[in-house]
Amino acid sequence: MSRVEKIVSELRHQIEGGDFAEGRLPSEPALARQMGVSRNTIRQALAELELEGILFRKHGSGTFINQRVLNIGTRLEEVWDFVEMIETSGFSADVRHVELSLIVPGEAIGSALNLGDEEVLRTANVFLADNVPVIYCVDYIPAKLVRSAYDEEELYGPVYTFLEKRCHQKVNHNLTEIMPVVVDSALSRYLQCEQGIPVHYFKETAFNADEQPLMYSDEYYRPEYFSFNVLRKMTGR
Amino acid sequence: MSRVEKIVSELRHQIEGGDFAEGRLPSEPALARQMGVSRNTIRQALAELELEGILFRKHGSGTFINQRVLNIGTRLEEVWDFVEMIETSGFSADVRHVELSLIVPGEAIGSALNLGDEEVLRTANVFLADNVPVIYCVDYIPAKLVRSAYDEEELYGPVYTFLEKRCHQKVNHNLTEIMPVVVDSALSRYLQCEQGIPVHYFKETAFNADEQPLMYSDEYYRPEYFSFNVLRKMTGR
DNA sequence: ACTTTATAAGATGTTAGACAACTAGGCGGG
DNA sequence: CCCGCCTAGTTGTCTAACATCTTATAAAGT
Repeated sequence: MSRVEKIVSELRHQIEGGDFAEGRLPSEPALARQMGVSRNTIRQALAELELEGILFRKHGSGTFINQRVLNIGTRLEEVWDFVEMIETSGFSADVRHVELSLIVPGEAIGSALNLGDEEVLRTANVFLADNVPVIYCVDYIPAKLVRSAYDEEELYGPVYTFLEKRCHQKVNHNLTEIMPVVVDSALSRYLQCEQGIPVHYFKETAFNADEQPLMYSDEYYRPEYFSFNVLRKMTGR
Repeated sequence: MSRVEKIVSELRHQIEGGDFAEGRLPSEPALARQMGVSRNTIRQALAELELEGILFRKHGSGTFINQRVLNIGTRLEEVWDFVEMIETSGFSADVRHVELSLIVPGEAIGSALNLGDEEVLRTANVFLADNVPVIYCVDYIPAKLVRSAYDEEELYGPVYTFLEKRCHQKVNHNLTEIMPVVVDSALSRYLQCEQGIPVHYFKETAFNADEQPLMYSDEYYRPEYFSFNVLRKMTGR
């Protein structure tokens, strides 16, 4: 973890924790002195948080907190752990395992994972909020990535820990395509809701830092339980 | 436009234009020399593009292009002009004006725009791809923002130019909530499609650089015509 | 001949200090 | 009372150097 990342993390924590209640950050030289790094490092961290949207800088004036962006609940750009997300939304979280199998992927999933006809691990889970099914998720992991024996239960919970522990792979980022769909008969069995209602459908591919695909996922969310927000920036095209 | 922003824009243009076909950028000192700025400025620009996802840096090794992210079509994190978006997707674009009125906003829209019972301009448009309705969009602009007389036709097209020309306001970013919905009877009239099919529904608020809300929009997209993608990074929390 | 260990070159990460450009508030002249 | 100048404070940029890491090459050892 680089020094800039540490500063970013610490500043974010302080901002979310309610320091700088005046809505303004100390000057860059002051921050540099306080945190024991150079002003350059502070500046890079501030630039990152500015792109993230939680603060903005005015030349000659100062660095200020964007309270509105800070108060957003679930930001689409940073949603990761289902259980954490459910609990953040104010519910008790639970997982029900549905299926685990070893299959040969179809064309779409195979190409997303850069596979030919190599096998993939398919694991399906339902996540519950206050005992109501709200997320149905199917993960596909290339079998060749698995480097040590594992217990089936390890695939019931967060897949990221499985990838780290059993595949020695760390997820760096996801590429997600977002679509609206209506619940069909198959999905209604998992989510236990009537057919025809709209749900979020995410097609997601996870990568490590070297751009190698690690996992493909199909995810379905009940929209009544989550609100996904995105900060969209005006790029200078 | 700051010097860093200029470099970001130029580098992005070069990358998308296919320079650096080897998949690797020149070293930071070389770039600094070529573009006539200091290495610090180059580094801030590279950091920004790295957060954007189109390149990544390896300590001690170099700066590389992320071809996969580069090839994404429509990124949700960026604000798009509807016409441009339709044409980028390979269709001919057209606009059909639906309605223009001056109303007192309801509670939800009023609070989104920081208004009491002040009036808003309501303009509704349908955007067509190859003569098929694919986007239905309703914009709400606070009437007090309008600073000069305008022709009704100016509200038929891109609202951003209207905001700049008649309100002297520049949109800096949007805050968008994304939901799946099904087409009801009212929406089916505008989008000319059968009821019950799923569509994207975006609730969007536009802001200027000073965090003042400029516009609220309700937007509906036919998902068959657009694919919205998000790059989600693993932040070190 | 092969493996292992040093070495060096080149890249990104960080530091330090200085100056430039801009903002906002205070002060004085009109 | 208003207007413009001035100044202190803040962010933006530049320069030069050192730190840390990666990679390839060469040397040393087996």
